[in-house]
Amino acid sequence: MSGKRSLIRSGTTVDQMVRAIGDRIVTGFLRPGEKLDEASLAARFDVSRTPVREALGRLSAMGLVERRPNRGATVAVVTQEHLASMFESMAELEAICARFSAERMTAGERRALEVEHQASACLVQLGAEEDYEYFNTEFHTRLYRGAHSKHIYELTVMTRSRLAPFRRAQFMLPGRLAKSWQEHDVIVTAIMRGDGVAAGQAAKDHVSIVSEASAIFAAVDPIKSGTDSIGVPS
Amino acid sequence: MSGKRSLIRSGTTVDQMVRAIGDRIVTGFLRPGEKLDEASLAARFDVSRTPVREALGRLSAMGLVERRPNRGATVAVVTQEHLASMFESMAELEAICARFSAERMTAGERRALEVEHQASACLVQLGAEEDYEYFNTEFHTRLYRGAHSKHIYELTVMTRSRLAPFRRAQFMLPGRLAKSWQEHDVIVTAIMRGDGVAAGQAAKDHVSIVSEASAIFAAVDPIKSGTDSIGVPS
DNA sequence: TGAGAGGCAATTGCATACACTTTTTGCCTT
DNA sequence: AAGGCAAAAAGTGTATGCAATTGCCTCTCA
Repeated sequence: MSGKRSLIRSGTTVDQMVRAIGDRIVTGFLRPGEKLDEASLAARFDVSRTPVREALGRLSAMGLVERRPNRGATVAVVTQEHLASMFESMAELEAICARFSAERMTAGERRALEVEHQASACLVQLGAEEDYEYFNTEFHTRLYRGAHSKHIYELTVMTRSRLAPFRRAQFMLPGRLAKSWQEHDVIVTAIMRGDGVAAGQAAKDHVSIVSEASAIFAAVDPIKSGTDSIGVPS
Repeated sequence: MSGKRSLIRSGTTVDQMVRAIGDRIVTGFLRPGEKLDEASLAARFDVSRTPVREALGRLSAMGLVERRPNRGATVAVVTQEHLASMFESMAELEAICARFSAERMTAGERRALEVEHQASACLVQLGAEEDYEYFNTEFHTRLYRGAHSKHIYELTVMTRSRLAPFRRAQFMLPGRLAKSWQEHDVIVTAIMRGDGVAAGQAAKDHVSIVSEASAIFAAVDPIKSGTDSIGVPS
């Protein structure tokens, strides 16, 4: 109907919708259980219902929204039980990745892992939460890749993204950085000496910490986000 | 355009399309790499392009088709490498399910598993391939459910469906039924005595058999179906 | 004769219109 | 007054039309 959305840069309209809606869910701007009305969303982002529908479909496949035939879509509501189940899966998947990494990583990958890990030590000293978070993500991604198994990688990344909304919880724990780094250290050490079982166990234990933190804060209200990133005109 | 599709039974049009197209891919009627033209598919099933598009989107999320923006959809082509990766993941996932089942199944679940398993023994005697296949699927589904972890269940079922096209291979192995049953027996026994580690290992080994069978036959051409009806009009 | 640029056809992406399902609301009956 | 039924309103599912992008074919020029 209107002119252009020329300002928006990448991907198709659907991609933008997926990001836009997904972000709002992940950041808690859209609350679990909230109804996602197609027409409203379409009007909100100044697109037609078609891309909105497809975006909702994709988000449904991601597990971020739930869809019932003829009854519309709602922000996925995760029960405490299901959340625990997802963290449990995450622990198992991370364990597998760590085990495989210990057995399969190339010399180069091992070196890179070690270097990055040691580099992040100073971030702990500085208490640079956000920077450490970035390295943390990198670290785990290296583990997933190091498993040299595309499908395991896919499953793991998928589960991680699904858990993203609940990851914020761990930020609230005092002394988290140091603890996290030490646990990483155990994993790295095990991988370096090629001990798959130890690496797997360490990785599993590591996830458990985050899991417990999230369990504590799961009931806490989602944060209120400020402004929209994909702005609607006027 | 036309009147009704009264013959088709359940769910929405999209669901039917997902099943219809998915079946054709799984059964090899549509070959890997084959182009899936929206208009042709729509005409083929006498629906509009809209549900076809949505179905392709879902199948893409399932990993059965690949989609590139503005370039249409093709039947997903899995490399030997990726296939191995998927079977490997499957083995790990089954191992987790078996381990958890050994630790968490209720008395009722254990009993049901045992009963069904014993009942399937006679199917082996009879060499009833198809009936056994049904029980086999049931058996594994029980294991997945027995893990009492919704997310693990989802991951496992997803991976299994993605591997479905390559499962046919195992039918070609002589003496498969007896071997399969014996392996099931090891798993059941371990679960019955609550030995998670043993159950996991047994399940992992069990999948390996199928994996190897598939690896052998993976290079073989998909089954030749009669004529391809969805071709472009001359 | 080969390579590159431009135009054309085909196909995808998005928008809008229509049909069917679900839910809500108001009226009627008990 | 309360409960149930019916009709309308809201919302999802599907169809179709139009715009935009892609890939191919051809025509031109070196």
